[in-house]
Amino acid sequence: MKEGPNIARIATLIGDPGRANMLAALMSGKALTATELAGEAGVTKQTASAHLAKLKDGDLVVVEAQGRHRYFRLAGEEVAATLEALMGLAAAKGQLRTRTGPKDPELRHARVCYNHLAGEQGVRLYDGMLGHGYLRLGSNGLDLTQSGQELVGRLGIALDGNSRAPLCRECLDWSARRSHLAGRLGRAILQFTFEQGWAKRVEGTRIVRFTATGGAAFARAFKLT
Amino acid sequence: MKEGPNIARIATLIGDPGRANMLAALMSGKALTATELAGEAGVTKQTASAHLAKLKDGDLVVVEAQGRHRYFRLAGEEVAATLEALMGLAAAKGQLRTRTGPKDPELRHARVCYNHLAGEQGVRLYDGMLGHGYLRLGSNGLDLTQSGQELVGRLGIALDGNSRAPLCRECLDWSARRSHLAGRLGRAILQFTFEQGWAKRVEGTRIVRFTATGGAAFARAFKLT
DNA sequence: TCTATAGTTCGGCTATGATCGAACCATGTC
DNA sequence: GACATGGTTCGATCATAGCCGAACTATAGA
Repeated sequence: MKEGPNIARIATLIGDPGRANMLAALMSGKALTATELAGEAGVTKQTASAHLAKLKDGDLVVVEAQGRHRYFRLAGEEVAATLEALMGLAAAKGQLRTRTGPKDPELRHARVCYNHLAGEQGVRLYDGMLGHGYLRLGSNGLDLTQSGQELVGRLGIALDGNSRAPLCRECLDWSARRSHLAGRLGRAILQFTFEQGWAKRVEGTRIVRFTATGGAAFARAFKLT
Repeated sequence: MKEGPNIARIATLIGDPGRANMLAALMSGKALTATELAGEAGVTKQTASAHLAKLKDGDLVVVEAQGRHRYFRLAGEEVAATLEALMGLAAAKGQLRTRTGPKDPELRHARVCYNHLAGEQGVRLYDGMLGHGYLRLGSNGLDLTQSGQELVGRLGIALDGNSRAPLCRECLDWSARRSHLAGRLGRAILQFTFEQGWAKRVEGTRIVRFTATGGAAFARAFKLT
């Protein structure tokens, strides 16, 4: 009965509180240095170094050396999606880390998930784009339809040409328990939202805060109800 | 930066090899007794008992006492979905447990995921039903449309009335890296497939083996290409 | 070249948690 | 009631792995 992939190694990797905190911090999508991650995890640099070596060895993070800094980021969308799934389980049993302060509702409403928009707004975007036929679930996965491409072009959303990563991808949302849009398109839309000034990131958190007019403009652009 | 659910506890729970094996065994959807699970994990009854107590305390499994047996099963679709996500990560880095024997391709082709169909066939079903408009992603999640309800009725698929669980749900597939259909409908369709004699489970594994005529009949029934 | 900072390596301490032997409770069978 | 089997509890053992102090390497800047 032991067919299938070896999940214990990966889960053990995520299971250490220090490493889990680091991964949670990296869910912001920013690349962080080893010392910054040490601060997040509440451990010394030596300990953090050991943890990061293990995460790297387990292919959960990738590292990019820049001068005397080493920047760490999540290894990809799949890692982010798995972390979201784990958060969903933890949230389901009431294991929220911070007691329901003002942060929690805001996190549920709109937040960054690795590099795209999550939370209620992310789910709303995903549903709306499917409902209007901008996205379609075809036999090759999630597709951007003809009308979807027109929308992207009309709004002037810049898709980077790095075509290795899939254009569209779904990611399961821990707060709404529904899918939202990831992939290159998901990233581009979040980027676009910031550039338009519709929303800003709250410094030091994963919260995305829409302005009143920005929220309306966002909904209008994607025809969300 | 420590907002959000506490994932470390859950991941630690899954991270022990013994518990991971138990959970993997429970992905077959069958309810297993404590001694059976001890055998799966390769530990003694005492150890298994301790593990199962922790899994139960962490709400990953539920237990049902029947006479002097205690049957364990996964706590729900979310748990299964999370395990699939972890398997996806593990598979991505080539961490397959069994060396690519004959089992592995069959597992990828069609298998049981908790209580519904997964693997290439599961993904194919999901995509086809969306493509033909039997399913739709609406604002309340995945919906069975009018024509979908007609299809279900015409085929004579029995949906149990236990309406607590959602009718349709997506579950991310570790082998195909795509979504497949879970929820009450997903369970009913798998059940129906077995009842029609289109496929059988390979004893002691999660493999679902379609007969030649059964595979064709399955594709015809749901208009899969 | 000297200094400050980023990060790693090494060694030893410690604690958590997995493991099992043995005894114990509970349910069903004869 | 005696007995077998499923399962839990307790206690002791043992290994793994997290942790940090201290020493070390590497890059940047003056």
